[in-house]
Amino acid sequence: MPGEAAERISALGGYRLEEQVGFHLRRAGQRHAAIFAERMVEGLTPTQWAALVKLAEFGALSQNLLGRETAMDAATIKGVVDRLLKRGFVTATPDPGDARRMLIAISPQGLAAVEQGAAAAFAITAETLKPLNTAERRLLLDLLKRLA
Amino acid sequence: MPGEAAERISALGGYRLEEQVGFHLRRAGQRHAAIFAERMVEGLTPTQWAALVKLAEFGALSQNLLGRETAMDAATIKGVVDRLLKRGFVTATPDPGDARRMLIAISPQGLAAVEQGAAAAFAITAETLKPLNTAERRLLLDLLKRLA
DNA sequence: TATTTTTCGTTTGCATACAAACAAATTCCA
DNA sequence: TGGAATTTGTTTGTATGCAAACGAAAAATA
Repeated sequence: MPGEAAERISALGGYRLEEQVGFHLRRAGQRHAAIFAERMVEGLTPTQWAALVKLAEFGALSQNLLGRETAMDAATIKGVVDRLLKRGFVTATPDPGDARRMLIAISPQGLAAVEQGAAAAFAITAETLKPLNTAERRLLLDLLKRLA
Repeated sequence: MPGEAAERISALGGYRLEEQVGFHLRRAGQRHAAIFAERMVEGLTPTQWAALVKLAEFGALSQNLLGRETAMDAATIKGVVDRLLKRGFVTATPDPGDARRMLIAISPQGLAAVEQGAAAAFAITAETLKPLNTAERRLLLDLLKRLA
């Protein structure tokens, strides 16, 4: 059929994947994830790193609060914490004041990993932003903050 | 110990999660995914939608080429195509000219979904970008394109 | 042409990511 | 105070997302 291609394309109504912000958010995230995996110490993943950073900042947090601080829902932060526990980077103790809560704290090994990984973390951001100049980097960060 | 908190914080070397582009890429992606799931027709996911759009554009593609067009590696596009096959949105036929390849094509049901979903797809991008004005939207898209 | 390299699709394993449903504990408030 | 609403953590199910390893087929090249 001669009109088959035209039908397919008209079904799109002028929609082009390459002009959608969601597509490019995914692509940029992929590139960042690749850079992160290549450079971060101890094989720490972006979410594991985020959790350790927040624990280094606050000392100890309940599991769900840690999730909120790092933008992970309860089901996701549970997996992240479980893997950090298994590797000895964090500890979990029942909250004496609230029987529902588990207090998640960073361990000496976790703190050592943060110490060792901080330079890598800075480098990861720098390499991710390499295609942009200083003003553009600030601008992108600002736009992304306002998007979320 | 009085110096414990200072030790933890100095381990970060001034690193703040909220200033890292990777963190905000993830957050923005989360918000976009939520908007997408809420508005897209037929429960199509972002990657499923991307695959259907590219098939509507090209008619038929080999599975791996479809993956490259939609920024998915071979393992990922396989899962996406499998789920689209199961739902009847695409068909798979062996390539007569290359015994390695499977030709993935959009089905009439798939085309109908694209037709019905196009308006939703435009709305999803618009709602994602709602916090930004027109110039900022163009700018963000440009910066993201250059990042990937 | 024979060998090497590349491509294609597949499978396994690991790690997000979130919805939904759930029990237990706590807080809110009438 | 006592019931309702909320919070916390858990489990299950689905869907990315990629690394690594693999066999089969095709392409490149010596």
